[in-house]
Amino acid sequence: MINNDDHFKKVISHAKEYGYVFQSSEIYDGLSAVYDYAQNGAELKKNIREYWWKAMVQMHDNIVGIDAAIFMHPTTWKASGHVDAFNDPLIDNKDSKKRYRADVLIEEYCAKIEAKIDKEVEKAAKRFGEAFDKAQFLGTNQRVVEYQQKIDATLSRMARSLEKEDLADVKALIEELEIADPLTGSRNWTDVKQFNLMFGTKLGASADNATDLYLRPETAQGIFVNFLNVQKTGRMKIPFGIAQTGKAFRNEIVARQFIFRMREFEQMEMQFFIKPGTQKEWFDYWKETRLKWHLSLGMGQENYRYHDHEKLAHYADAATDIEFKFPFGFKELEGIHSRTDFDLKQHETYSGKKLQYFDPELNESYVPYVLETSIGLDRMFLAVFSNSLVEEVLENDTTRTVLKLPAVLAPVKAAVLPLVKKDGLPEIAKKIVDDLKWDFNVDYDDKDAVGRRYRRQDANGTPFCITVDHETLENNTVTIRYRDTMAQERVKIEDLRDIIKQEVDMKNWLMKM
RNA sequence: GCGAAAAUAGCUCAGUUGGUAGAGCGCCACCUUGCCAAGGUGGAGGUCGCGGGUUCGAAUCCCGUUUUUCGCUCCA
Repeated sequence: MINNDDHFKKVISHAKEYGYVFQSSEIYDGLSAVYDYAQNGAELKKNIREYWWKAMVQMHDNIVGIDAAIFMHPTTWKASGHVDAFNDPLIDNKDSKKRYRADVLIEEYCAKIEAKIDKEVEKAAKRFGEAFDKAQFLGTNQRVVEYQQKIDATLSRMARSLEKEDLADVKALIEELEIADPLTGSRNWTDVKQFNLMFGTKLGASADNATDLYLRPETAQGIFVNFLNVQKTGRMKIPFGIAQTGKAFRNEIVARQFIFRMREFEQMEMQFFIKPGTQKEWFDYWKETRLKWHLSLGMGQENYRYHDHEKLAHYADAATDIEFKFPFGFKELEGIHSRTDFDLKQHETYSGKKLQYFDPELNESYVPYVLETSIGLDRMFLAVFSNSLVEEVLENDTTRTVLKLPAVLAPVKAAVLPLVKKDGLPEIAKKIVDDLKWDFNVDYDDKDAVGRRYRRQDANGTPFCITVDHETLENNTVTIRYRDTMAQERVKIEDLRDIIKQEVDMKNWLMKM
């Protein structure tokens, strides 16, 4: 049995070698945690997206899909809480490996001086008794005045530096004040860093009148701000959902594990708007429904599990993850969150617009609650890809590398192979390709021995190989070979389309839900 | 972000105490064969991640840097 590390390495190199995933800008040494989908990867990713979209949008008459812009009005991110939650200057202690807020460290330092002042005041009060004038003492006592000046100078310098985003000076200040790690006393600090999760950019061609924009860190807000537009123009009645797939961007402190955590990634999510008070039943419904979707792909029930959140985000009243067994262990693949009315209420507050639904049954308006399902498309890709890559030991003791992708998702559905490169067989094979390509992605290959071509297609994840041989010349039949079993059967050329369709049609897979 | 390890051909890797680069697979052409990968001949492809330094001479030693993996940390 190969261990997980080895398997993960094989996944990464197989993804590259067979044209699924390349590192971005590789000729320039790559860009950290950014990857490109290659000729086969783009197809697989597209098929996963489509499989999700069909299940969510096409198969639910109360769910519609939108495609919101990546750029959004900057106030969106104030309303969502993304701006404030991620604007702290942070500093790490190299010895203790603890992370602190730099401004808090400096404030604590000043609080200590303040404590010294209080002590002086206390002593003086004891000494002077009833005649003690505190205000006069604070203004005249040499030591106390110096303490106070130090505090004022420190705090105003910190405020100035933070204002100018001069983080080097914040660090210099910490060093000059000889502030130590409160836990260990170490003064071995890293530079001060501003960790803002959002990527910023500018709208406007000239620098002076440009507006600061962010690349969206989640797609959800594009749905929330369009909630009323969709509800009204689509005449949607609660409960209803809005689905969307698209890119989001997060400036992760640590982005790693191949395409599992990237700085640019694609989400597939659906916000389901419901009557307040019904969130529990819908939470349970979507939890179950989404798992069924995953299981329909046949990648093994034992590879999935729920992980209920104990600590909830500020916007949620219930949350669970569907975790998948990746090569590096069980990790989050999809999140199902009961978001309450937090988002819509925030947008009401910040925009000054009502985001409410008039419920004809209750004869009243309310801000709907929201149930969110959110899955990372890239993670889904990695789940499918890593789970599909296997090395089989055959009876003759050779090993076979095969990418057992669910046929419905495979980039290439069939390869057509002439047994030999003569006797008119290539011409027949090419004719079959021309007929099938209206319905499926198909490949033609006539190089090397046919056994080798089978193996090549196995490693590429192609579920079917169609071989044209000399018998084809006599009776218009070919053999069709199944990737997973290596079994072959002889069929009529005219039946090929229906046979393949049966195996790769999304309908037949989605019906397993 | 901290710490550790690694980076040599498309892939997997070798390269001795420093003496200017190799294998297998893959790829391309031709020949041969013809149903479960590795027949023959020929060929393309690498300034050894990048930049400095030491040295007569660096893939090899030193420093820096980039990227990747692992551990810690973070993950609204």
